[in-house]
Amino acid sequence: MARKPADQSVHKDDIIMAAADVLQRNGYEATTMKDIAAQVNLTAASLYHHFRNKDELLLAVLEAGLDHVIGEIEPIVESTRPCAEKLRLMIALHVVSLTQNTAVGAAMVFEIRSLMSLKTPPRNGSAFDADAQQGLLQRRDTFFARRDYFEDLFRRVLREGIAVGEFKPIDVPIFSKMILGAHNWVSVWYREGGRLNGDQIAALFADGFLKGLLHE
Amino acid sequence: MARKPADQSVHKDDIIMAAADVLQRNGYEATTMKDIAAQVNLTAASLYHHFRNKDELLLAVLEAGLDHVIGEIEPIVESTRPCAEKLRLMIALHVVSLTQNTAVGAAMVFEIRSLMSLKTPPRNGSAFDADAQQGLLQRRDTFFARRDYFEDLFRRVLREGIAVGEFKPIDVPIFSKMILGAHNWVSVWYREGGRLNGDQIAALFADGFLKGLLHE
DNA sequence: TAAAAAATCAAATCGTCATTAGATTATCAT
DNA sequence: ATGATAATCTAATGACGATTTGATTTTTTA
Repeated sequence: MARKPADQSVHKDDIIMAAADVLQRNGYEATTMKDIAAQVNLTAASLYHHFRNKDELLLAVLEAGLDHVIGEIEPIVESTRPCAEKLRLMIALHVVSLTQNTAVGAAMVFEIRSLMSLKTPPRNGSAFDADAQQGLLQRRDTFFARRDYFEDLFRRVLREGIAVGEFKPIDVPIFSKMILGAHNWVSVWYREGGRLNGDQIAALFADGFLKGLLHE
Repeated sequence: MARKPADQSVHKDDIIMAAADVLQRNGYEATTMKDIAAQVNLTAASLYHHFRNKDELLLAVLEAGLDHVIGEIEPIVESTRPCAEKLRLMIALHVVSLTQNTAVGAAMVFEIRSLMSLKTPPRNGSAFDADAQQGLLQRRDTFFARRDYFEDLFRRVLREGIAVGEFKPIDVPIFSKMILGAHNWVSVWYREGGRLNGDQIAALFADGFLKGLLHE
């Protein structure tokens, strides 16, 4: 019979968060399963009870981060308000999310490449392992699609703003990349206890993107 | 007596460029000395004739990239022209440089962390090795200082523009990070042969940062 | 309470590197 | 030409780290 997970156990989510932490400090390749395990008082071997392998754990970290931020931003896009206000809110949520969990944020920025170069290990390939790897590659692709969906949320608001006459007719894909690049970089330089908090940074970003440098 | 390097030899710069290439593809930790060596038809062991170790090679890659871009941008800052024009040029040079050598560009973005976590290897520490490592740490710090100097080039132009009344009184450090974040991200998503080339992307960026989204 | 499922661990495997040692070959300065 | 220096190679060395194997300990359900 199915059982609910034992209370003694460390939950998958705990491991994911721990992994994000260590990942931020060291990067994927430099992070050992032992490092991650230590963070939650387990041995490396125990992690394999929860995740098929290191790649799957990384993917879980990234999926968690992406799902979270999409969940926050999606409703705003679908709401009815001036596009400038939508954009302000989207920027605020994304930036604050990045400053509140720089670990996952940094992983999203830095570890994409590790995902892309997911080696199909030419192991003593049992049909079993092959399937498992196939599943991972599938999930990897889904992740990238979802990542583009996230970016598209910004593109949609920009397009809408232009259509409505609120925004200038800028190049939408490029402007989106510009915004997201600025955001992603935050997770690299932001430090808790700095001069500005996430909200303040976001407000300045929004002003910057909306109004620009020049006087009218 | 000093001798000039043999013609047979692969030049240090060749190795540095090769390393940047492989680094872009795989990331620091996933890149083996063998990979880099193969790129220039050498064996891994031969690389140690040119570089003390892998860390020093990475540092050389980053130093080369930084020196190049600083060399291009510095003169513009010191020139006399409207700040808006200065900024346009700086953006163009930086972005084009990133699109023309995404390898080094990506390294600058992605491998900083590897540098930061330069482990002082608790080797069978001969005083010799210790000194060598000390030197690396020294160079590492110098690199970071130089990196901040680069960022300061942007801050200076922004400050000047504000002082002169050309720019609005935006938050200079944040606006700089915003610009540089957008730039750095280019080396991640840019693909040769895409819809726009480096110059065009730069022009759109400059418009974006100078004029913003809203109509006057 | 007993069997089953879950969670964990210690120890062994098996590769893959970075780095070193010890030649060997090529090139230059005189 | 010839010794010195540079550049390179082949073959170790030594770690370290992902993953597997086979218990062992908990917890849950019936």
